[in-house]
Amino acid sequence: MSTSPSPYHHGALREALIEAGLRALEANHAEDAGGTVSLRELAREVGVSAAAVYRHFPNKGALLAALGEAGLARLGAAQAEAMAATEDERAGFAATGRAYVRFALANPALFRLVFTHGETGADRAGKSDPASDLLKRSTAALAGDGPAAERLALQAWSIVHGLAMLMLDGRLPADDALIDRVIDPGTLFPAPGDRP
Amino acid sequence: MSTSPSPYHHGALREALIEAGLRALEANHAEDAGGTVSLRELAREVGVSAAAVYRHFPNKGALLAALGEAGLARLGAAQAEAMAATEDERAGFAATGRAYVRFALANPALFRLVFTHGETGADRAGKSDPASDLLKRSTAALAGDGPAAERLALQAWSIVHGLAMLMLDGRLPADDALIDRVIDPGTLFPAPGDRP
DNA sequence: AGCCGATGTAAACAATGTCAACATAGCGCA
DNA sequence: TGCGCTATGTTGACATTGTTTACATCGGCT
Repeated sequence: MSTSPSPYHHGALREALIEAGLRALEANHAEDAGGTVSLRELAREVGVSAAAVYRHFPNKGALLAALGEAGLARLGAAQAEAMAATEDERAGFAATGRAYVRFALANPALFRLVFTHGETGADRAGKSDPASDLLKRSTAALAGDGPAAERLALQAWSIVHGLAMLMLDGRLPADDALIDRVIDPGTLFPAPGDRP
Repeated sequence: MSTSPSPYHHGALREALIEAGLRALEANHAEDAGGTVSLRELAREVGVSAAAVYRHFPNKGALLAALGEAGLARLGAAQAEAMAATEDERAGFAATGRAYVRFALANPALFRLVFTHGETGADRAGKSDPASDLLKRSTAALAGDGPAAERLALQAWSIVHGLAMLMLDGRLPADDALIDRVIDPGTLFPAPGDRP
């Protein structure tokens, strides 16, 4: 049942390719360089010719973009899970930040793909991903929806993304304690009473 | 004088390759994808066979690492220049941060190379680059050399690097005003009197 | 002069993304 | 029922890339 004998027409090539792609990216556990994945190898994995891929994606970039989309969903899920495990909004804010970095460290190749091959700027106008939504909700809960909240969101995203990237690139040690030290709730959003 | 007729031995292939590489990376002004550079193309540019490159670099990665090294030097120079144009240490701190992001936007491919193909972690233990030195000096001048200063340095680097990356990847508009809004001296290092 | 190491070349290999021409299966319609 | 159309595959080719191996050439040293 799981593997049909010789289906000339695969039936669900698109989904199979994405699954294989995600699997390959996980296996990319920082071992070799590159960090990307070969179109031909994915086709081989699925048991299909390389050209067949072009019936479902206009080019390799589109395939990678689809993988990136899936990765973004997973990132958002990881953050939501971290958020749900906290009590107040303030702790949740920091928790989603830590989840962001930890996700990057746990899925380096996928995380890179999300940002390297995402729909850029204008293409994604209007579309909302779970990760961005969570950020917006968090900052709104903490600082309203004025320009101050917007700035908080930008700074939080930047600091978390920068930390993740620097760790992935080996410029900073991928240390869990380091994450906690950088992602300090008191810095970007001082508690009422932190600096009396 | 500038171009010898037929020098079987080039004489300064290594330097020529790096120059050509930097030039190619500048030409990579976000036009096409990839962001990297072809070893064969560089050899062609310099007027030499592809295999000749291997007399000076063990592999393509080493060439890219050399280009990254050069890029890091330029980044440090840009930051130092920005710092020199300011009065007090506090303004200088923010200025180097802005210079970091502006450099990334002005040299996207080179900036990426610096961090993608740099000597990772332990390999560069002890070695000091101008950019990191400047950061350490700045934070020391502002917050001494205790753990607080160290955390300030980590946060500052993260926020600036993250902002640069998000802009390069098209997740945030590469807007100069946005840079100024995110890199706010009052956030990471509140002035004495900001929150009395 | 003559040799030798440093530096270059040419040819080949495997792998990749992509395209064009052809094959097959299954569905709708006579 | 049978026919053809369209969606989906396949094969084979092409240009390009990184890399290696065997050979060529120059320049400095004894």
